[in-house]
Amino acid sequence: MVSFNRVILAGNLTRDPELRFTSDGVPVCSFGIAVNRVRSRNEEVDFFDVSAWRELGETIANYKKKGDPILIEGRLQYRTWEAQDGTKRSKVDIVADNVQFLGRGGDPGDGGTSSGGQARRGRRDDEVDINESDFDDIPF
Amino acid sequence: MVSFNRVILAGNLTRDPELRFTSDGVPVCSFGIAVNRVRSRNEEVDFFDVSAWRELGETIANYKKKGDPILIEGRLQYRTWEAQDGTKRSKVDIVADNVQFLGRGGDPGDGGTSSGGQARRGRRDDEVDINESDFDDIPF
Amino acid sequence: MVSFNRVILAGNLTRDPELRFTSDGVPVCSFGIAVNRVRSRNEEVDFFDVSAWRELGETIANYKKKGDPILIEGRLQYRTWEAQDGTKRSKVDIVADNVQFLGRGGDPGDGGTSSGGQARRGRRDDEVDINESDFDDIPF
Amino acid sequence: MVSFNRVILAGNLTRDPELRFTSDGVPVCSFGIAVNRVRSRNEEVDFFDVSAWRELGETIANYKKKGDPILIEGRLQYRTWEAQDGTKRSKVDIVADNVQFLGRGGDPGDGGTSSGGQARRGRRDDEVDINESDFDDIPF
DNA sequence: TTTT
DNA sequence: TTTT
Repeated sequence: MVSFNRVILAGNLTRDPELRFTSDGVPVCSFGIAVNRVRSRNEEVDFFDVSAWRELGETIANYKKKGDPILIEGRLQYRTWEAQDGTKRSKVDIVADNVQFLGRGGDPGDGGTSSGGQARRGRRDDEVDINESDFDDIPF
Repeated sequence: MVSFNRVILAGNLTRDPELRFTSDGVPVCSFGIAVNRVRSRNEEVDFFDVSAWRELGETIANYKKKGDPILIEGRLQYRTWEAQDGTKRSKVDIVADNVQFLGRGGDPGDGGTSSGGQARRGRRDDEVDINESDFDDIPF
Repeated sequence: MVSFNRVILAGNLTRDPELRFTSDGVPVCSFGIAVNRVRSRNEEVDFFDVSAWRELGETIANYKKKGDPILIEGRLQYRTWEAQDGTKRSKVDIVADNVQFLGRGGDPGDGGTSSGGQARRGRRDDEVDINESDFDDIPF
Repeated sequence: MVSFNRVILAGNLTRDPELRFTSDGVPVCSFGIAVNRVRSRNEEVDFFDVSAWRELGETIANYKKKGDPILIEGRLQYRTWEAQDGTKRSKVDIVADNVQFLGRGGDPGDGGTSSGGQARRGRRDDEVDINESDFDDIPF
């Protein structure tokens, strides 16, 4: 049973990253990314939700903010939940396991350079034994 | 303004591919893919919707069916629409631009081999000038 | 300083994987992969050398053999050394950090199924603190 | 026979891009890229050769120079030739089919912005019907 | 809910 | 809505 799941995106944060913690104290960072559609006449944009766990999440939360360009590597994730009205809802978002900070000229937070930085999770996401149920409320 | 958007998935079709046509006669194939989560203790699965245009779509529709393993390369797409009840809805799915047929032993439709075949779009998706509005009804 | 390095290949083993060990006892598996060039009229093939460390390397060595189809994810690596005649030589190969066994019908070694299996390194390659110099002789 | 071949790299040009033409007048651009190895204590760097055809090649040649950061998507290519001394030599390099210009602060050539631009080949490389033999001399 |  |  073959399975493979890899996503690579570059775009800009649509909001400041938000850092939260599971009930066990594991940090998760959530943010949005806007990816402009290349070669699109009408300036279309794709919007995605991204989460990053542990050290990687903390690094993003500490250094990135709305508008910043970023390169993300991770996997696509499908999630389901029950809405307020009892209907079943689902969503596809991204779990990052590697991130590159792309530079904007003279941006502090890029360490004074206009180029970029790098961050990666200490552990691979597959080893993570946490789940949405570890949150007291809906984590996304 | 950096932008990059690439997805690579391997999994199994969750339903027979459905081939439809825009009002201009452009073929588009829709199907679902199930990607089993690797290293997951609880056998989790991610489900995604995929579309493929033109020749690539036709090839998939002609040769693949529910259950078949497939390797997909494409881009993530964000779509919005208004639901029946007037609320705004959105969805993330995949537009394939390259596909590999992975084999299952002795499967006809794999051309008698148990290995795999290949298919690719003649044109890149970016050059496509069709849109959801070309459909008479909701295309996904 | 932005840096990113990711490769995804699918093809067939050109030789039986060879398992070796560093002087510290760290296993490293080496093999070749042939990737047929898609849409090439003249049946061209690209050949690459791949290495996989630790558990991932052991799994490949234990289950795969010449001719087997495989999906590889990893990074490109540039290496230099001095040839016998004193000239400087270099080479580009792949360090795998994730591998999918693609099936051939009824192949034992695929565990009796004709589909596929999966294997991944316990640690990311970046954390690896071994080097070519850990080998007594040239490791590739 | 499954085959897949995709590479994504980000790094900096190691030399000014060189634009050449096949005997049929098809432009090819060649350049080198340095990709710093992430998480490497000893500041290791991987060096690769890249070529880009047609419009994509011309764009790179027109806008990029030594030192510039770039994001490259393409495929790995294996090439063989006979050296002066009659020995057989081989080499692995990259054929780009999509490129993103990453920004450095206030860099002209990035159009005055510090962010980035984009470029893509009009045709996919697979459709290219040119070959090394189209060159009068060795093209790499 | 949306970035440059 | 779900595949092996």
